Amino acid sequence: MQGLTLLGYALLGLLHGKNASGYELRKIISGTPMGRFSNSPGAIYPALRRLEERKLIRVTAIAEPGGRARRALRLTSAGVGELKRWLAAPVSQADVASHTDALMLRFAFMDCVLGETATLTFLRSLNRELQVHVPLLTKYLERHGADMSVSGRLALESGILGYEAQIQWTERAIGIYQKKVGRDEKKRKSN
Amino acid sequence: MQGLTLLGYALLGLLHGKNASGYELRKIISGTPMGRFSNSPGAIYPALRRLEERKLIRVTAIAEPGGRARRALRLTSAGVGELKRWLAAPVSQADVASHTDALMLRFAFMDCVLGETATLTFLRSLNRELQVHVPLLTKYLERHGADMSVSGRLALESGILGYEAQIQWTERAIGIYQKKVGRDEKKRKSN
DNA sequence: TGAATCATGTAATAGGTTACATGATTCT
DNA sequence: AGAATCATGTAACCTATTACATGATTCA
Repeated sequence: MQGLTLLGYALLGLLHGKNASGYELRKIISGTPMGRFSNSPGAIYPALRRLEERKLIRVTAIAEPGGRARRALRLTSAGVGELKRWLAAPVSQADVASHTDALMLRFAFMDCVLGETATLTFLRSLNRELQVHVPLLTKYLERHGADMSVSGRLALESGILGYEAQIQWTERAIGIYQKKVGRDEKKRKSN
Repeated sequence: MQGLTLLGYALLGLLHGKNASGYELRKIISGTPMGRFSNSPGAIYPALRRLEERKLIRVTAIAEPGGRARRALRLTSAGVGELKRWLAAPVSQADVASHTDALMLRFAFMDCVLGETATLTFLRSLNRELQVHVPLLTKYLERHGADMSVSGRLALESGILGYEAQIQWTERAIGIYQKKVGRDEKKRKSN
């Protein structure tokens, strides 16, 4: 049993929040800013079938109260496990270098599924990898900037600025979760 | 004759800068920060064959001076045309919403292929579309933020911050190209 | 001489895109 | 009654990934 596609994990994450039909999932994907995913039926229904074949989701009801067919899907415990494994994976350099979208998708589902402590761990390791990655890019720019066209150089700078904005963001987010986790620990101690 | 994949355009752009073999293109892709592309032979060689079938590139030499085979590839005029058409396409909302990587790839090749005036036009229309897009996201956040998890909200904010950093960047880049284009116009007048 | 790298490919597989198909139901 | 939308799919096509294959050449 090897990894799913990003769409597969996105569907697992959405179903963790709420049981839904394929049609509802399509609407969620196309109606929210996370909707850079294929909301086309030709992508979603085959993806759902694959999840079902791997026993990660199950059809809960083919409820037709008014008569309209609607297959409600829900995560199995294996599905929750696979989702958690994906979310809990360490942040790698390859992730920050070329799979930022996947990182943000993971983060969006994270505190509901793994809790605040794990989310804080994720943010800290994301921050660490970003702090490693940005100097690699700036060093490349210093070394090869002179050989590049103006727009090539600017395109690279745009990437660096984006990563720097992300670093700022992780620091703010870490602050928020630190407060939350600290509060919880106090509560636990006072019990 | 319909559109190529992003990898196809990336290869055209690289070949516009300099004739190269498939192997060299692989090295460029894997050795530069633009290397989030597939540098695997299973992607590049078929992509090159497709470009050749469409007469966008041509084998210049099977030069074997020392004996080693090396197919040098170069753009045909049709290839330059296709590259220019891709670069000159207007920036759409769909582009800023889900194809930022393609936009930056286009920009990186732009001033060499289309010149500074077209690059300035591109930057202005990119800025305009970003100015439209950010309010859409913030409005979504205002309306649905209360129903979202903390990490979901933060993930969305991360996206917004990234776009705002890009707006800043476009403004700086516009300033740079305005100076350049202005200088050129002065020169032309004095002739 | 053996290892690394140059240099180009192919085959199996999987997944996404586009377009089409189907039928029920709500709305006007 | 006709249009829009609900709801679920299928089929053809294309492309990327992964892994393998091949042979030459440089280097230690």
